[in-house]
Amino acid sequence: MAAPTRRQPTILTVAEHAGVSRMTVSRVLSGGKNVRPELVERVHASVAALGYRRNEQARSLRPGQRSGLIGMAITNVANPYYGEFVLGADEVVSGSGRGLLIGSTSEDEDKERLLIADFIGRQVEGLIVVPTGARRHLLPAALGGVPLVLASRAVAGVRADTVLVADVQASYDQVSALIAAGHRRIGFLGTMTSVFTGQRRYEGFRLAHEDAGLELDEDLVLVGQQDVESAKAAMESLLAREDPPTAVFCANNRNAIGAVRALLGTSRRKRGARPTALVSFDNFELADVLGIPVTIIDHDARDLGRQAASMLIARLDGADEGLPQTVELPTRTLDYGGTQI
Amino acid sequence: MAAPTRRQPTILTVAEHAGVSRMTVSRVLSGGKNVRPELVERVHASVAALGYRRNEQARSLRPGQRSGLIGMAITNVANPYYGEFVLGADEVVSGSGRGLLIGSTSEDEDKERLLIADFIGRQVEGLIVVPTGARRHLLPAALGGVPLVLASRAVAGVRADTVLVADVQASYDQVSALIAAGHRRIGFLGTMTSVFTGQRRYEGFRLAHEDAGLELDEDLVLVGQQDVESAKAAMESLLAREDPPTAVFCANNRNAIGAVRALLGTSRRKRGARPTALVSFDNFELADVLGIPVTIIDHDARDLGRQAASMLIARLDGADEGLPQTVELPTRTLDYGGTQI
DNA sequence: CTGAAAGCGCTTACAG
DNA sequence: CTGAAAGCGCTTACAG
Repeated sequence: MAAPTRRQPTILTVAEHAGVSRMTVSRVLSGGKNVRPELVERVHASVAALGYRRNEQARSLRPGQRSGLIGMAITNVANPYYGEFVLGADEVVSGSGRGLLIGSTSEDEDKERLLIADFIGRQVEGLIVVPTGARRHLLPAALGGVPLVLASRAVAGVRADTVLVADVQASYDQVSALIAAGHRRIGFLGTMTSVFTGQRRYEGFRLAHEDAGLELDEDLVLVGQQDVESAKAAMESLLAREDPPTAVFCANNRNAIGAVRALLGTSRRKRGARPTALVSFDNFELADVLGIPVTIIDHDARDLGRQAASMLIARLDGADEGLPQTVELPTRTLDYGGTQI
Repeated sequence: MAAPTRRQPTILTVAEHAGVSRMTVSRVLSGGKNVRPELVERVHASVAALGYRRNEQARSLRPGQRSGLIGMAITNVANPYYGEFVLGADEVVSGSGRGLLIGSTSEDEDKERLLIADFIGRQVEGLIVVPTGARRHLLPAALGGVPLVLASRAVAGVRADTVLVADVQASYDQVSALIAAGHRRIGFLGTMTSVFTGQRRYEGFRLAHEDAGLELDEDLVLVGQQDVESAKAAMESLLAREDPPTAVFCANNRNAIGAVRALLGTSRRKRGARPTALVSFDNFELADVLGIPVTIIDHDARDLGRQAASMLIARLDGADEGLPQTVELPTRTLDYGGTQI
């Protein structure tokens, strides 16, 4: 038998059942201050008997009340990464007594715009967005004063609290380490150049060359790979060159896994006497047991979610009323022999 | 400068700006039927000028209106799995014009109860739950008629639409294949025995032995491993036996990855002349390149999310008013030499 | 085609 | 300590 959609009891139902006014019920529900203990008792009994649950939508309609909702727009790359990100944000959001309304943009600017409009219509108190890059619907005028935190990526011209990973610094450090270890021809496998993190990681790559006085060979830079298959093909094309790179920097783990697959599918003779060293921005499971020298630039996606949510909650609770801030989360290096030559 | 939290325009603000009544604005907002074209024009102009956005909370307060919210409670195992699950559900839910309210229970029954109470207070139209196993707060009386879909796991005594993976059948098939290939001592690495999927996968394991007339050695059954570290330790203890198993069935990918790590960390001499064959329930990346014979029982977590959401939406839209249904999603086998001996 | 009235479920003053 | 009145932003009849 399908569950009957019977009418939910309201505050009036409870009031009548308990023989008091709606106000008394309301008072009991919000703590029971200034109510005779006997009535508190009676109201609680009625609430239990009727299975009453306060309608939060009606409650939040009153001025000064908050919806208790945070809108979160993520990009849904084919990457387990964002699951962790959501969980971290949820920790903080639910800890503040609020709920997380979530939607995916699939890197589509129109979807992002519609999703944010929908969130605002639903009276979210704040927004956490992994932005596609479009600017207009993130401007204060479009948001109608709803606080915004950007995560993973910044958007030029949008002044908002932002949590980033130390993309440039970490990439710079690891590429510099490769150069210091003697590598002179270093490949780059990256995502679409329009992606903020991709640009930043390439910037670190480029700066490391510049500061070492090493000329960067643009022929070894392959971008636009968004999945493992295309990354594998890109790596194979690098390996097939007359003078292949001795190390490859992978700007995300999709590219790193593609690179690993290409290396494992290429005979040792073909890929040279020495193994090609890899650096992967983003961790991936089993990286340490592949027998391929790889250095991982790791960061905690869950912590990214926590930080973004914390910044937002601080704004909502008035704990932070200063200028928009940008926080860069540090990375951690896991070395499985990647910088050797 | 922090974004000013100015008062949002209401339908009345728009009405005054356009020089019409609130009703006319309301009509225009809901399609513009029976309104003079000129007024439709004027209202749209005012909406744009004021940046007005309809308050969905107020709208849904009216009887007969729906909140447009679906509550989703997941368990947040340390597994990328659930990110995919959420994304699949979101596809369907947002496709129906609704939004996904999400929370994590961390396998905690109390958190689940509170989360569901919160969802109901927020007037969700329906619930998708990966249940911890507690029964009471999932009964129709507790839900007040809000439709429920269980995902991944069933709960004894709770009659609700349920989407499962074909745990028993797939496990049975793969263990039977191991036995047919000549394996006589097969290990089992599993999660907590309280977990529904763990029980089901063990049941398939047991039935395969029974039907083959092969006695199951309880000593080779190790359960309770919830992460890679403990799984690795469990596998090591299996390998250290005098008469180690020739194959091991892993009830989820955490256990499989632990097993892989144990095998790769054990010298070939110690682990015998032939490699230990593995079966993993759940896929994991790079399984095919490890040089370890492994058979994967794969299923699409995103599809699980889609199915759960579809069943719920069908109930909400009245497309399905029959008895609660249970759907078992099929699995796919990826064979990287796991059944060989 | 248009609007004044009533009410969804709740809470904030205000009055006792 | 308790309650009648008013109103949050919207939409559903009802009347013109």
